[in-house]
Amino acid sequence: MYLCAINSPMEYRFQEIEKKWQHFWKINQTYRVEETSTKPPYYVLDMFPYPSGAGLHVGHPLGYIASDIFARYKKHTGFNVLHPMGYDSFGLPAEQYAIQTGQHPAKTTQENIERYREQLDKLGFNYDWSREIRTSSPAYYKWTQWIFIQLFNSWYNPTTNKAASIDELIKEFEQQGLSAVSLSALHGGLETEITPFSATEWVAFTAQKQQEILMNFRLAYLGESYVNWCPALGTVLANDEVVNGLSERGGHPVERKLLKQWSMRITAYAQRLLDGLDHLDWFDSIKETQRNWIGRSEGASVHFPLLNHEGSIEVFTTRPDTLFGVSFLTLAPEHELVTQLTTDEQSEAVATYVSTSKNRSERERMADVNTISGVFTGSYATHPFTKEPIPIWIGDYVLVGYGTGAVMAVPSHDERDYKFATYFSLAIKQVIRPSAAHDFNLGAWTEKTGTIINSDFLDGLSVLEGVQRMISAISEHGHGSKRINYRLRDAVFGRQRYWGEPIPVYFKGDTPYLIPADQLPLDLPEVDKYLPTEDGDPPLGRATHWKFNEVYEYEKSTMPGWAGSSWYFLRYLDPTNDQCLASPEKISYWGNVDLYMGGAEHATGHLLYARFWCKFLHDIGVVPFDEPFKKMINQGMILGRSSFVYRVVGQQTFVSAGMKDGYETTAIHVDISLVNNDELDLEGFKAWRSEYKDATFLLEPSGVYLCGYEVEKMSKSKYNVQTPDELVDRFGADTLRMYEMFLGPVEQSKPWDTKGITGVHGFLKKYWRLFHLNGSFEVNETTPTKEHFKILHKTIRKIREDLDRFSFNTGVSNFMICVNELTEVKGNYREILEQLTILLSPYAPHITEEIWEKLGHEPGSLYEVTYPEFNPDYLIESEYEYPVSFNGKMRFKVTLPMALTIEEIQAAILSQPETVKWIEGKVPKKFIVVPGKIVNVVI
RNA sequence: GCGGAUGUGGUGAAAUUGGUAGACACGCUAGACUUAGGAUCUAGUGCCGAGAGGUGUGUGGGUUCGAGUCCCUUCAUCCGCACCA
Repeated sequence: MYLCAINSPMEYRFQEIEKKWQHFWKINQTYRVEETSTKPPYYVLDMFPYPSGAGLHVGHPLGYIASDIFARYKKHTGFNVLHPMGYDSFGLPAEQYAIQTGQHPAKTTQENIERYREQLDKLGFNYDWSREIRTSSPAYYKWTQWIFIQLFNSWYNPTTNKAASIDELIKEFEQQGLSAVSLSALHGGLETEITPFSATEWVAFTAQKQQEILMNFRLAYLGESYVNWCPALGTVLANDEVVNGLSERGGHPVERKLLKQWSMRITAYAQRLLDGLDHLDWFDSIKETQRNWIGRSEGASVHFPLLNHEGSIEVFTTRPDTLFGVSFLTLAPEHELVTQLTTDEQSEAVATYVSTSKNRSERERMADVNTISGVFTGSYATHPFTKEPIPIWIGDYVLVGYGTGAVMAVPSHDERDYKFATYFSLAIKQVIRPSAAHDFNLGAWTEKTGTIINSDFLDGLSVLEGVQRMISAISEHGHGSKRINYRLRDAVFGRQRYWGEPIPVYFKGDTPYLIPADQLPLDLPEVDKYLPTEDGDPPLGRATHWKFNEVYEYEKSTMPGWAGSSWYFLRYLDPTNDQCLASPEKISYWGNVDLYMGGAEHATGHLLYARFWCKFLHDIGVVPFDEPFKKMINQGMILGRSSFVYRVVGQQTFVSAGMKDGYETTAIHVDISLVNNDELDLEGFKAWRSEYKDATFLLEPSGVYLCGYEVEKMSKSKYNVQTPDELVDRFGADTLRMYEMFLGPVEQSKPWDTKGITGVHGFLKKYWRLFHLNGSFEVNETTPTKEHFKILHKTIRKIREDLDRFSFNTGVSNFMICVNELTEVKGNYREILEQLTILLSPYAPHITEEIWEKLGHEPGSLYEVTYPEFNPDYLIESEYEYPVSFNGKMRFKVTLPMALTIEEIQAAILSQPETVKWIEGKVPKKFIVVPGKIVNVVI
């Protein structure tokens, strides 16, 4: 008597079904991919996850589900689809955890990966797990190190505009010395330190000197760059980790420090990285972000000779037309000439200012636009044309890493210079007559329109003419030259950390040498602790008996997180090859990634570095393409809903959210598993942490404790992580897959909310019931009616269109409409339901496999079956229901034959009694008929 | 300050090229069935209005027979950033 629903075949037993098919796919290797297929290849890639201790949360699968659906769709439409997965398994959190607990990061990483795998397996993805990669495995990072070696052994040849062997450059030095052309290949960094030399001079240099010179050309090089250094932690911090000059963790002082470390000369590729964007099928917003990041600007470099000193200050300006309006120069506090130029009277002020600036993070200096600060050096430069003395100031709004670290200030035509000049009462000299009304007492005229005045030979020219004329003038007189500047900086590559790829370098004295490629990988050594050494070396300094040939010190820093992720898409093509990073045959078979799915937060970091390495590997002949990802879809972030309790300051008393006014409280994140509909489980809370075991509560009048909430990023530290596991247990993977898609457009960010999941689950149950009559599985083998075909083909068209434009949310809706309609018309025809099952299989692979088998097909064959084709014949209509509008407002509908001419439609509309009512006895001024669409009567 | 987005019911959202605004769901209301239901089914549900009807896509304008969609203006919110000279 209780059996009615529970054991009936009508029941959709998703747990059983999903377990069955996941097992089937595994043992039959259903998703294994080979290169032997005659079908065209299609490569779908997900951004691989960092396996964190919190496990996979509901945000991860959003992109994976979308790419899985698309990959399955491509498979059904005749492609040999590669859809691999792996782990970005080097990284800071594992190391932090290791520092706290002493556990080896490899161990916790392994545990996390196992958890991730278990969670991924439950969602029914079509990954070919035989191709799994991990960036932290020696077999993988051997090739990351190999790429480093290639970069070290390469320079960027400006003539051929591609990377080439450093041997070629050495040969050139031996034959011709260093030409000015080669020098111009360097867009930033160290070019001021090199002077051209002859072949004879080159040959006479010591080996060490030669290596130093070559270091200025290598694409992986040891150079000096500024970092946020925290002496107390003995480590470098990201801008994010520095708050008001103190480290976020521990609150220790942080200073800007020049550190000699490994960098990547990505700047050499600036123009190609910019140009390459034009041909990529990416979201415009991401491309625009990259363009801004690369930041190409055209202008001139101008030398201002120093007064009473040797040498000159070089500035970069995009407005050479305003050169006659210069009233002072500003140097970055870190500029190398600061010490030399500071006069005795100013030395104290300058020293104070420089040290203050040093403690401000770059982020802070950027964000703070309202505070104007600076100091006069006491020295002057000479204007290259007027020969007037120009005071030299220091200001931390000038950044040492951009341009030359010095600017020529033209207060009348630059807002920042204007504020600086006003604040310090410096001269403001107008050199452009604005093209519109403008009050120079209120601010600068920064538009690039107007007529140049007070500028000698530029007078009367337009801004654009002035720019050109001045560039020629400074070149003619030797004051400088035209210059293209990029704000892109070289990428710092060394990290003072343990859990990363060792850099395959050893030192003889100060000179770095590569470890021979045939001795790779250079394994990450064991250490007793994961902290820096007492004398300030990175953790690898703790490794014992770790020397090259037992003599030479290895490089002790490791590679950054982005190293392994900059080329991983290639390794999936040939994941076990130990002769090369991937065989040329496999690389050319698959080509670059056809569809890349991942978060937009990687817009500038990962995506820029991966493009850079791809172009480099292209230059040296490893890959035939020079962009890694042809098309990209960026999924939005799924945000968590954090819950808070409010502790009265200094007490163990917690006030309910509705009562907290009147108390001074601290908001504390509380684990969302202890909260139900904002109501806190009081006993659970006390048991959660020993520190809360004696907590007392001030409750709402209703007797409950209500938590506050906030929508923010999901993170372990916010205790707001929703894992998919619980939902899979309650509703099944197919429901979760479709629900995540149903939430909204995949690219949109949204807070996680499970309210609607029952609707999707109900849909799958309804679909399941379509195949069951009178309590058993049964389909109608006769020919369906026209009406059924119409429902099916309408759906086929919509589902295909939705898939082609990555509109997965409307796809789910269209399946719901189809199942609702088929339920309504009844008939459960095999011919219709079989097609619907194929159509649905990318979204809900488990339930459809089960149905497919029950329909009598070979188990597992659904994955390869051809996707239904749309046949427009089923949708041809003889009639159309016209919406009739009056002055653009829809009033009523009339069903008319499709075959009518415009005149006939007009006549038919006019004869409607409703029409008479709406035209109110007037004569229509206009009668618009769009056949098959609308009718609009203008009265 | 710069750059990128987003504003549509109580909620998530739909509306592919300008052509019936709110599909599909959640929620809610009423009802049926049931010992019960996180089950199923039926009807309703943008707002105002008894109704006729009016009104409605952040604001204000414009183009158009017709605007959520195109143009201008303005407000709000979110995200990113390296004040880019």
